[in-house]
Amino acid sequence: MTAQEILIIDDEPQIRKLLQITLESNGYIVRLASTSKEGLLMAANHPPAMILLDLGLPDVSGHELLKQLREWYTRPIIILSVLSHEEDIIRALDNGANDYLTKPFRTGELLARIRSSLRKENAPENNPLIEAGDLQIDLVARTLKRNGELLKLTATEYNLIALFARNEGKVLTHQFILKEIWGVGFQSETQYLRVFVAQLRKKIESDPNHPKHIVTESGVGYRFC
Amino acid sequence: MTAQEILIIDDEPQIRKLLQITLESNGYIVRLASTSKEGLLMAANHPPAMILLDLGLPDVSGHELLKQLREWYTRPIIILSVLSHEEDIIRALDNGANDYLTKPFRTGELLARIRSSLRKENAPENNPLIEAGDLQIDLVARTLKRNGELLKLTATEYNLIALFARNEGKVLTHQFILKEIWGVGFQSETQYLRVFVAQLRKKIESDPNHPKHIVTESGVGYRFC
DNA sequence: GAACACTTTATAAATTCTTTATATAAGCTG
DNA sequence: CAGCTTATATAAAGAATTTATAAAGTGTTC
Repeated sequence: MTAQEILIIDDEPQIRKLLQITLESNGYIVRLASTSKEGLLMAANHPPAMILLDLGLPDVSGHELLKQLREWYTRPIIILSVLSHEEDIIRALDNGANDYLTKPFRTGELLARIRSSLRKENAPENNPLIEAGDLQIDLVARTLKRNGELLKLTATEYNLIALFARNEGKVLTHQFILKEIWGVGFQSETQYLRVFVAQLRKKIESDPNHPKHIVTESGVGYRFC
Repeated sequence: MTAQEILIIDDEPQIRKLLQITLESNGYIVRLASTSKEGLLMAANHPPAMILLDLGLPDVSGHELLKQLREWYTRPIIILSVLSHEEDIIRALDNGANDYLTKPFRTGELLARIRSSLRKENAPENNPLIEAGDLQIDLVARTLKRNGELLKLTATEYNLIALFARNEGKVLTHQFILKEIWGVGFQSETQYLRVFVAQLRKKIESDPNHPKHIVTESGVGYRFC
């Protein structure tokens, strides 16, 4: 198994150092950020396998940063905090944190919780792959394979197939799809959708004239199978 | 959302009682086991949505039970223990526990951790079905199945069967149906309705000449059964 | 400026809805 | 119950709408 990257967002230099030494000596690659802004940027530019986040940051509160991260970051986030207040734990977990450790923490426990969180991530039952017939969609890697072969999709094409895949079997109205992919204000641009559905079908259907995956529901929208 | 079952495996009666009261008052269905053997059997016979497991059980150690459970049980397991020893936490997490709480625990934190663990499990939620004999109507997915097989309906046909399904057993007048499906101003277009009822019957009735689902109430309207 | 992705236009094809025609069934009246 | 009237069922033609696809235009990136 290749080494995994962990991003640490903490403003206390001695904690950062301690974490870095502990984690690196256990085979992880460590990247460090000391402010919310810096942490968010590093996470966005090069998403790590998991994030250790301190709740008591100087610029933006850790709770706020957690919310922002969770808008797109799906891998584990473990919260670190000197606060042992119950409310903080609850709030962080409800906002999508995977786990919580109060400082000072025991390094053994820290490592165990990191292993546990990463294992879940890689466990087969948490597989981010959505399969539909000969198609496999990896929502994390943003890739689409057909019979194991990688298909080249544009950003919009991928967004569209991912939306379909997340709503398998459900009829999605034109308006809903347009709102989700292009945003509010595009709900009447049905032709955009027709063009992209045709392009997708050309790529994923064995017989684009008789589509099996993207079925049109005339007058309503489309359904993915 | 339907209530979720949580299996508690703990030998201390007062803890079992406390957990039961706390969880039931928060909308969960609680099932209790006081020994490893009993817990394993209950989990196997009717797998719960998650398991709360005490490490200090009398017959087999909680660690051993955790291992046995993890051979097949993939849903969340949260460990409870009076032992605050670091080694126990590490061992349990490494053996596949999802989370860990030391007694005495705060109920707010317990509930937050339960919600956090269950959230992932419940991501793809199943839709409520309206069933009528061999028909299943999924109002969310906008689909109609007959004996599990998807039927192809036009938008108006689907709107009509959905209206019927939402008013099962009730006689709907021509005027009411026309108003609901075509809108005000179409209340006198009874012929539209006849055409579409005939089309629907052709698709959903095993003998369209003697309809069982869409029954005509002569002079009044139709009734769906 | 070449490559690429998205937007827009044009047109053919497919599907669905409306209307007409006709057959069948049910109900009423003398 | 025959004969008349009204209500319903269904097929099929015609009209309207919706969809598919190619291709041209526009803008962006390297």
